[in-house]
Amino acid sequence: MLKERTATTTRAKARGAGKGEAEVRHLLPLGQIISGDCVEAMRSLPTASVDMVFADPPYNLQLGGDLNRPDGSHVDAVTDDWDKFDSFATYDQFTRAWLAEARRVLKPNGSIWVIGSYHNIFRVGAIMQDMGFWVLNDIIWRKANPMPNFKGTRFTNAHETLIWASMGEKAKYTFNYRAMKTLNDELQMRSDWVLPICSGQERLKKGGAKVHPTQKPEALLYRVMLATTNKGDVVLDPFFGTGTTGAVARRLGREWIGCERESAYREAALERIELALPLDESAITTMQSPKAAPKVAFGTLIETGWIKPGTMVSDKKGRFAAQVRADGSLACAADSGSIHSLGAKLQGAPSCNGWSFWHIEHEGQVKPLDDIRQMYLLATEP
Amino acid sequence: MLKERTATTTRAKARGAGKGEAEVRHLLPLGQIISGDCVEAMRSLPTASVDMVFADPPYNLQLGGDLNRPDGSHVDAVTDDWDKFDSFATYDQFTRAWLAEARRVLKPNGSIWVIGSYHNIFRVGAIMQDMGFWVLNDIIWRKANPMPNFKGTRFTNAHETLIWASMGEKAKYTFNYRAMKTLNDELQMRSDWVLPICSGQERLKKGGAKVHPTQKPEALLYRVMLATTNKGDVVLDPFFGTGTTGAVARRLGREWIGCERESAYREAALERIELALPLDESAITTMQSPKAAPKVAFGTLIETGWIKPGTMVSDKKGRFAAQVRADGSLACAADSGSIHSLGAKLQGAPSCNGWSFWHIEHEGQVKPLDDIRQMYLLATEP
DNA sequence: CGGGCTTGTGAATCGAATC
DNA sequence: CGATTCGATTCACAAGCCC
Repeated sequence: MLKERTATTTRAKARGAGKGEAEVRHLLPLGQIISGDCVEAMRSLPTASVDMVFADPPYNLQLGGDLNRPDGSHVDAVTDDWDKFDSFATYDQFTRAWLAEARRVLKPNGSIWVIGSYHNIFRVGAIMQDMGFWVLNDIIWRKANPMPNFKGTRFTNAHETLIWASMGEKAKYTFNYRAMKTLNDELQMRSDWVLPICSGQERLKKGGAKVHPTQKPEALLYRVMLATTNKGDVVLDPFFGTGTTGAVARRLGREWIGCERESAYREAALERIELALPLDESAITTMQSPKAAPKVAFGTLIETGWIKPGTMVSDKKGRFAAQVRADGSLACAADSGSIHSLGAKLQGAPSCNGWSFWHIEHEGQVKPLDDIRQMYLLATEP
Repeated sequence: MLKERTATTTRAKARGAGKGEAEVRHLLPLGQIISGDCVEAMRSLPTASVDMVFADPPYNLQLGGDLNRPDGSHVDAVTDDWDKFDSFATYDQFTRAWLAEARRVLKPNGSIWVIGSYHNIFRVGAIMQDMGFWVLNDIIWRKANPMPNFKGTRFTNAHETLIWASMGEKAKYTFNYRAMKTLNDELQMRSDWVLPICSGQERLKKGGAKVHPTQKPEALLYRVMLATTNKGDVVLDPFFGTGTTGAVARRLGREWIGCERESAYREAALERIELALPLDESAITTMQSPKAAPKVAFGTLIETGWIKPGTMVSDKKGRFAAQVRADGSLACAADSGSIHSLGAKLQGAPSCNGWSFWHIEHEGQVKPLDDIRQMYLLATEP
């Protein structure tokens, strides 16, 4: 009994759900906006069922009229110092409430994004760390065209901060490294992203007025989703607003769920998402790491005659040399092993990529083994 | 009676001290490094006595095992004891302790800067808000040449965050708006600053090894101090390290006080500050009033050390001469202004392109400023 | 022609990293 | 088993030039 239960728990952990993943997914309101307070709305979702949460919570710490305590009671506007502390505490309480539900709903290997400004992001970040979320990056959205500081009293507030976190230190989160590198002109994507604010055609308007005061640009969500979700993943946005998350999810072939209290926002969002056409499957396909490419064992190159047993290989500087054996291992005077393990041993390094470490003479030129592998792939794959 | 008391309180508040300001200043260890723990050290300072605090506390990095580059070389990480904390709670306790002393020592109209990364900055920011500090901006130091993410597992961590805060919402903090605008090409200075990391000549070394693992670039402190202090102000750095704050303070004619536990850092700092020569009074004087607004990017050359404040410039024929000031304006006997406006005024011309009008001696040759700008661009742009 | 100096090119180094 | 690095800076060395 105990054993069975443990097994179930382990399996559930691995698959990210108490029930089978397909079974849980069936229960999700995919492509729908749940109306009402986001904490209540998230309570209706099963545990460990979504792959990513994107949250754009209220930034406002002055509270005014647009923030309620988790119990629904209204927070009065406050001016004196004593009450200011009270308002921070109230904001923290609100933050802990929605983050707790987000955490419950996330799969163990899911991740969460939260965007904010200096008014709220420090509190949000500290609470996330306290709850066990593991910060992976803080990302700076550098606004190409920020609002100037009209009074000249401070620096132009030209950025917002996003926190990207996994469920814990050991979680196996999704990061499409190769897609980001491709998107960034073959350089690693950095933690600062230069993107324009949402304006022009993209900005939703009704009767000349903007429908939502803080509509986020689709480019921002595009990068977030492309980087940290896979096609078919479920993305939840607890502060859905006018549905930027939903529109981008649909375009990129991700599933989405939104929570939103205001009916005007819900209507605008549904209308907008309807118009967001899914991209072709081929357009969504991202550059995969070479790891995902068809594997070629070193031995295959020998079997197929691309490299002959007895050939000498060496490192780039010619400090180490070794001979190729018929079984695909390498041998030198001192030792032998796979292309990787021998390279590591000779250098005294913990690891080594033999494909780039070892070089071979081919048509008069000295090339890394990986070049031969690429030629083999080109000749056999397409 | 009541009236008199109110007057005293008001005066004290305005001057930032219970005692007269000159009286308190007399008690300060200006230009000295207090040895020992920073909380203890700050306790020796009088209440409401310093104008600005710049703090670079331990980041609580929580590094795992060793990290190697793809080529197998080892990354020299921050493994010092001073960055080790048992838990977030311990770190928070430490943070509250030093922030409380910093707050006590600051004048009511003083301000505080704290720098950190995602490991600690959220906690620091939230605690600052809880203590009553009023965040004015969060500033992003965007590194021109950050360390890449060697394993391809996250976004390149390419920035650090600074928090700038006053003592409270109503405080009359110092912000040299005009100096910042002049420094930034006649555009408002934004909340994201692109600056190189500290390396090359500036990086303090002993026997080939870096003296301090996290030495900050002087350009960063230069901008902080020029923006939020006045000449003669007292700047306190509770985590003095190798004294970047002291060196820049001396150059800019500010007074400084440091706290540092490690004697090796203290010695290196004192030696370094000795070599940091104060700039001329006229070079430090910043633009205080709005003037004509021609487009210039001159300030960047000063901030990055390509042109030193105090340097003389002249027109091609040597008829006019002027001196470079710290904020990127020029001053001569008769007048001052941007490189464009002063050139125009001296010639009695309606306008003037300061980049081609003003010349500077560089490596024995007299060159137009534009040549320096071109060199800077070539050196910094890909 | 050679010594000394300048200039240009390419290799090597390394940075607050939860890798 | 084998995937994974960017840019500023310095240094070594070659090429070119002057005297």
